Order: sequence, then C-alpha cells, then structure tokens
Amino acid sequence: MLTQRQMRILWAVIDDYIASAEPVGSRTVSKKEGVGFSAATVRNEMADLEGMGYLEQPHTSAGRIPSHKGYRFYVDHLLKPQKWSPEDTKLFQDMIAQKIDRVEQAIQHTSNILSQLTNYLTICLGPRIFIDKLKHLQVVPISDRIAISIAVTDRGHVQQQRIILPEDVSLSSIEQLVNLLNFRLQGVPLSDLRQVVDKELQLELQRHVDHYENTMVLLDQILQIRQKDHVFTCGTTRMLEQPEFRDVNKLKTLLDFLEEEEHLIQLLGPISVGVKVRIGDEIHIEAVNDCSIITASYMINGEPVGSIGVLGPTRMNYRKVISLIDILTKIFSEQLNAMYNE
Amino acid sequence: MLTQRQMRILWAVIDDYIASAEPVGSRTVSKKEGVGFSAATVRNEMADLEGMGYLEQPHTSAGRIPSHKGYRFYVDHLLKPQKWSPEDTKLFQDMIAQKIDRVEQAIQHTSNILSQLTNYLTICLGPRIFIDKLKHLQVVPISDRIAISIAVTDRGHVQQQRIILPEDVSLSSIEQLVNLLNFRLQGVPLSDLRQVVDKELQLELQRHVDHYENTMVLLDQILQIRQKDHVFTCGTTRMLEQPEFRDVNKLKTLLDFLEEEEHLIQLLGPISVGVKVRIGDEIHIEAVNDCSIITASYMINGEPVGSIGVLGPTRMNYRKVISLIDILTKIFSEQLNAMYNE
DNA sequence: TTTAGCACTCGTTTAATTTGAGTGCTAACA
DNA sequence: TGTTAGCACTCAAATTAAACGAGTGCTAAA
Repeated sequence: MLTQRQMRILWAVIDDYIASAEPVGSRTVSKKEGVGFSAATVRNEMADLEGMGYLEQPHTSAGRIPSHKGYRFYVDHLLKPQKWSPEDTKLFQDMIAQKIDRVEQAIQHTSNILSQLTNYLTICLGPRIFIDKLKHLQVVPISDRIAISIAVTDRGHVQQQRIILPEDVSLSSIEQLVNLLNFRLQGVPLSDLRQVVDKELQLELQRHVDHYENTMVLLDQILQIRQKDHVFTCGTTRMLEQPEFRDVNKLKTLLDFLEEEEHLIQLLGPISVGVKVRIGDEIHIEAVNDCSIITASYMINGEPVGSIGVLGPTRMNYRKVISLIDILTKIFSEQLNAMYNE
Repeated sequence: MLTQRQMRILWAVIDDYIASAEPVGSRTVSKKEGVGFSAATVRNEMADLEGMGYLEQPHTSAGRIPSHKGYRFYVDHLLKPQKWSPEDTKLFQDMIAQKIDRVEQAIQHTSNILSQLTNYLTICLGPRIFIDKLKHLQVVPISDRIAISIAVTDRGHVQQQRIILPEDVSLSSIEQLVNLLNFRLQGVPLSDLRQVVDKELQLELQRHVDHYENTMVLLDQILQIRQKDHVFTCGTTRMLEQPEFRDVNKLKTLLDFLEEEEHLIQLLGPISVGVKVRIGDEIHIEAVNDCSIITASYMINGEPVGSIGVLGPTRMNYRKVISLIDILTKIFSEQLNAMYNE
C-alpha cells in the first residue's frame, strides 16, 4: 500500500511528466505546490516508488518517469475528473450540433472536435445497424442482368448493393418477391432477416413464387446485407506533435498500423458502456505498446451502437481526455436521440 | 537549345538523383554508362546547364541537383515511357480485378495498388455521378416528420438524404409526387433534374398536386441531390520513407494539408483525359511546392468520370509512375466498362 | 525521521578538428 | 579549338574532446 506522501509524490511526478515529457527530478517535485518535503526526502520516496514499480529511471542520473503501473494507479486512484459548468456544456452542445444527415458523418464531426480539443488522434466507429429494423426494401434493375438492392432501416440508414439477376426471372416476379418481403419483414431487425425468412417464409415462397430456384438465388443476394464496419481516424497529424514520435521510424510503425481498418476496430475493442482506459501493454497490441487509448460509446435509445476512442502516448493527459470524451459522447447521444424522436 | 551531350548529362544527373536523393558530382556522371567524357568536361557542361537553369547547386562544394525546369525538360524530352509486355498487362489486370460492388470501392482498390507499385502516395476521386441518368426515385418515410429520399442512377449509384416532411402532406400525396417524378424524370441526367422540373413539370404539378406550397418544399429537398465529391488517399505513410520528408515539420505541413478533402480535390485538378504531370510550383500550391503530382482519369463509356493521382517529391520516378498510372487507369476503365455492359 | 551536504554519474551541449566529396581554374594535350 | 589532367580551394558533415549540469545515492547532522 502507498502512503499518503508517496501518492502525493507519484501524483506530482505524473502531473509534471504529462506536461513536460521530461524525466522529473526530486527538486522539481519538492518545489511543487502542496509538497512540503525536501528534495532529499522526495528522493528517498521516489527510490521506494521505483522499487515498487510505479516509477522508472531512464538512466542513473536522470529523473523519474511513470511506469504503466504508475499511470494505472494514477487513473484509478489519483485522478479527479473535471467538472463541467453549464456554460461549458452549452459550448460543447453548440460545437457538436449540426444538421445530421447521416449518423456516420455526425460521429465523424464529433470525433473531429474531440481530436481538436484534446490534441490527440481520435478513432470513431460508425453505428452498427444490425439492431436497426427493416423499414423498406427495394430492388431497382438497372440493366438486364444487374440490379441495385436497397434496404432502408427505421433509423434511416441505407444499405445498398449490386446484385446479379438470375436469368429467367421476370421483372414482375421480382416485384412480387420484393412486395412479399416488404410485407412480411417490416420491423424485423436486420440481424434476424435471414432467420425469419428461413423459418416463416420458406413455405410461402415455395408456394407462391414462380421459378423457385432462381428466385432463391436472388433472395440470397438481397438478404446479404453485410455491413462493413466503418471506422475513421481524425487528427492523425497531431501525433506528429508528440515528442515520443519525433523518431520517424516509430511514427511510421504507428501510422502503418493505423492505416488498416481492421487494426482500428481491434484498437477500439468491443463496444461497451462507460469510459474505458487502456494503458500501454494493456491494449495487447505490440504496435501501440507505448500508447494509451481511452474509449467510450454513443447510444441510441439507451443502446450503445458505436464507439469513439482517443489514442495518445501513455504520457497523455488522462484527466482532460476522460472528462472530454465522457461529456462529448453524452451530448452526442442526446442529440442523436433528439433527432430520432423528433 | 541543348546539345546532345548536355542532354546526355542532364539525363544522367536526373537519373542518378532520382535514385540516390544526393547531389550528383561530375565524377559520378562521367563514370556512368554511355557517358564517354571526363569529369572535367562534365563539370564544364554542368556549369553551363546551371547557367541555363536546368541544374542547381545546394552549395559551392556539392554536386548538382535538377531544378524544376530540369525535371520538366526531362519529362518532356528525355524520358521514354516503359513498354509493358502482355505478361505485365495480364498481371496488372489480375491485380485490379475484383468483384466491383461500388465504383468508389473499386477505384480505391486500384489506387491502393498504384500506391504499392510506385511506393508513393496516391489520391483518387470517386466517380462524378452528375452525368448519370436517373433510374429510380424513392421516398421512404421513417417517422411522422422524417423520410429518406433515395435516387438510383442508370449506373447503379445510389444517393440518399434525410429530408423533413412538411406537415399537412399526406403519405398518399407524397406517393403521388414521387410517382409523377419517376414517370417524367427517368433518363434525365442528375445535373438537369432541377431544370427539367422547372421547365416541364411546374404547371403539371400545380394542377395535379394538393397542398402545392408544402409539396414544393418537399420537392426542393428531394431534388437537392448534391454529390459530395469523395476523395481518398492511399499509402500516406509511404511519404515518410522519402528522405525529403525526414524533417518532421515539413512532413506535418504536408500531412496537415492533405487532411482537407478540398485540398485533395484542388490537388487533383480538373478531370482530364490522358496523363498529366505537374512539377513543383506548376501545381500552384504553396504546401506542395517541392512535390510533383501525376494524374490520369478513368472513363466510363469514353467519358472521364473520375481521376487518380500520384504525389511524390519532385525527385520522383517519373518514368515508372507515368507508365504505371497510364496502364492501370486504362485497365481499370476497361474493367468498369465490361461491368457496365455486362 | 528528515534534511543538508557532497561526491559521483551520465546524457547533453558546445566547440574544435578532421574528413572528403566536389568545384573552378589553369595549363597541357590531341 | 575542344578535351582533360592536375591542383588549390570550399564547405557541409562527421568525429572528437571538453565543459556542463541535472539529478542521484549516501552519509551525517539536526
């Protein structure tokens, strides 16, 4: 267990290091406000903190820097999240507010603001639409063999795909099929479409539809509403400002890693409620071993549907980022809901 | 006018500099294959070439590097584009070939390959769809006040937008309106929709539609099919490998510039047929003054609809890039056309 | 238990020096 | 007259050396 004094010193070291990115010496800590002991005392305590694994020393004659364990303790026990005044809240609301045409664009906009405010890189994941319910299905033939299949959900998402029309299927039978699907599948969550068709519509289709085999091929294509998760990054270049990425090789390793959408999704992790902080190797990804990521999700009608994350060096400003991501996702969720329940 | 020998030397300097990124000295040139004269001779000629503005000298005791004027001469008169064998062509075709679902994705895929092959950053512009013709219009209400308006074009592009339903407009009158529009506007290019409505449909609408005022508000929204040009970059991180961007500040200036979509569009310039090379200040954009960009467009049915560009330092491998962008856009266009005429 | 004092460590900064690739000029040569 | 060998000169970059100073651990006194 850490003594009160040790916590005070740990806090001072981390606080200073976050601001300066330089190893913090005993004198610096000793002179900090709220620290009443001499440099020598601080030295002793720092040696102990290092022994316990909360601090590290780059080399003998340098100051101390926090270890991952140190940051973890800081985040869990020392950090007091910022309180926002009503004026702040109002300001954030105004920043985020905009004509929302597509949720994807809107979350990107919010992500951008978060990146500006924190000066770190942000990653955001567009909304999962599988919990959305089908509102309307449409097949528009654009040539003899090709058609566009479109699905609109109750939340206004539109999914489209190019499908190949089987030969021997007339336009009227396509229309017939689509009408039937619209009639029977309205209100069914996208994730369940396939299931419902298999369970409830199979027989009916077999009975009513001509060219059963071919129509099934068509149906299969229509139902393949596979959502490609859409992830974006904002403010990649802000990473260049971080002293830990002065080294072009380190930078390249990171940026290369971030170019892959899959990696970004991996980085955000599963969508979960509340603010989550993962520090360094807690992320379990080699390429971001000296980074931390703070994630939160946004909700529609109480259901988390997408997430947003802030990636920075482990020496990131946890207090600021945690407070900001928390309030911004909340405000964003509110505005989304307001829009849906308009 | 340059003598044969001067051209030979200019060529040698540029060729070497493209490969090494280091100022080229007279001895190096003299020893190059195909150059029969001594270093002293080369020195004299290089001094002349510098006088004429084709070469530059970073400082007195360094070798020469090409000036923009030098590169321009090289591209216009010295460079012989690479010939591709049928095997090469086949290889490229296979690389580009894939199930094309959306043109946007496909051009991005091609752009990615171009970036891999050249090892430079590429920029691509999704297809302009305003020359596409309207195939189908649909309005799907998703709540009392909100609807999604969808337009499908003859080439299978889908444009969607959220619209606000005026009060006092019944579902049936919306349907009536959409039916009328579908009937009268099919085959009209998206760019002309507004015009055709104003000229040919105004009266008809006035006569047939209830709640004229409100319906007009609706119509205005439906017709606002504004395409946001979609531009992507591929392989941004390859820029980090270029020695000219070792300097983090320079890099940041460039990457910051490239983060803006508008800048990318500006960078690609107007869509035009054939391969275009712009060198350094020819681009007329401060931020990329020491870069060159090579652009080409891809076609659908003989009509250029989008473009792709390769951005690199002025010391880029013009020969390789020009040859590659030429053949890749051609192959891509072929595959697009094959798909459309399937 | 705390703290002042002091010798010691070691990365960083600054200055001085060396190195070497490359030049321009001159004079000899074909 | 055009070409080339030779040579003194230039200057950025690399190397080396010295000085610096922030910070430490340990000891002994308060």
